[in-house]
Amino acid sequence: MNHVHVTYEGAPLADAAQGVLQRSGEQWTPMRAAVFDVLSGFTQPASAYDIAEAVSVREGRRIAANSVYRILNLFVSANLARRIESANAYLANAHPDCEHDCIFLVCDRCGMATHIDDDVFTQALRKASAQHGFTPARPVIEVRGSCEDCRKAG
Amino acid sequence: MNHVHVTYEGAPLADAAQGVLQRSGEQWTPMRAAVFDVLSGFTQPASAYDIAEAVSVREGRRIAANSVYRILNLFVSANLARRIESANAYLANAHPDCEHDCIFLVCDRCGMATHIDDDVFTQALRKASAQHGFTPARPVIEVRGSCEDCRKAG
DNA sequence: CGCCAAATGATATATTGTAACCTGCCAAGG
DNA sequence: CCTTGGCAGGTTACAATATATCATTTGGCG
Repeated sequence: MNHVHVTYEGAPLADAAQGVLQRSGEQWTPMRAAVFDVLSGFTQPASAYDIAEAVSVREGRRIAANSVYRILNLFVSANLARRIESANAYLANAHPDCEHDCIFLVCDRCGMATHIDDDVFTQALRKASAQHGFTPARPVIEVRGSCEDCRKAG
Repeated sequence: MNHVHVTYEGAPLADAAQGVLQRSGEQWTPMRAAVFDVLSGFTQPASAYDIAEAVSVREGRRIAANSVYRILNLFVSANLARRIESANAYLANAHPDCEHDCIFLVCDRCGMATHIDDDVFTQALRKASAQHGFTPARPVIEVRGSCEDCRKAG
């Protein structure tokens, strides 16, 4: 690894997220803070509707899914969250201040998603894409399979 | 490449698909043939609903989407077709008789998906997954970006 | 205050995907 | 011949995911 790689959790994560979002010229509103807090409280990828439900409970009023989608899209574009394409679900990014092509190991059984960084690997993928005349923007690398716990559990 | 890699097209592709499906113990029915034919006629990934519509036109009667889903799922599990997760769409597999972890280059602008094989790369990904205690079953590798034509077109 | 732009709300709808149950066909075996 | 059992596909309903549109609120700023 050629860079310091800080992983946040809890309030420091929210603070880091706020800083990143604001430096990108966007506002850190109460609604966005609530969505981020709920999202980072999930241990597994959560669907937009799951998040809308959890935010609704927390706020004590109905939050429509489309508001959540808007905010999730913003978060993804600002690197505060990631979308797991093969699960139609979202994860908070535990280190929003460094850009990475992420690799996710997604368990078909329990739904858990583990995040790996391997820049050598992802750079090779980008290079291979370029060799085919393709301009890579957003690599999606998700390995579906079984996590250790589920494999042991049979 | 350590194996002969035959790419089919048109009727030979359908023949190859039929052979693979039948050898896996499944039937090659008129409906399945129709879905495969329609699917392999698309140059871009097609949604299940696109396929249902095209099959309906061709058959002169309404074919419900869920029937198409069943057949597409069968095709994917038998390696006759691939699902592009980041596009919720399907592609015929031009070489159904060899198993691969596929890499797709998917253009955000025109929707075109180009298929790459790189076993060195995908084996490395499987190995890295295993090193994290994960048992890989189905790697999803899709690079979103711009194809050459769209990049040139601005 | 009055204005503007951004954020959010409300509502509707589109798209994608599954579930449950039924029918028709065909093959195996009495 | 007749039953039975399984599979493909049909029908209907519905769930889950995602977007479009327009209204309303909010907060900054002259």
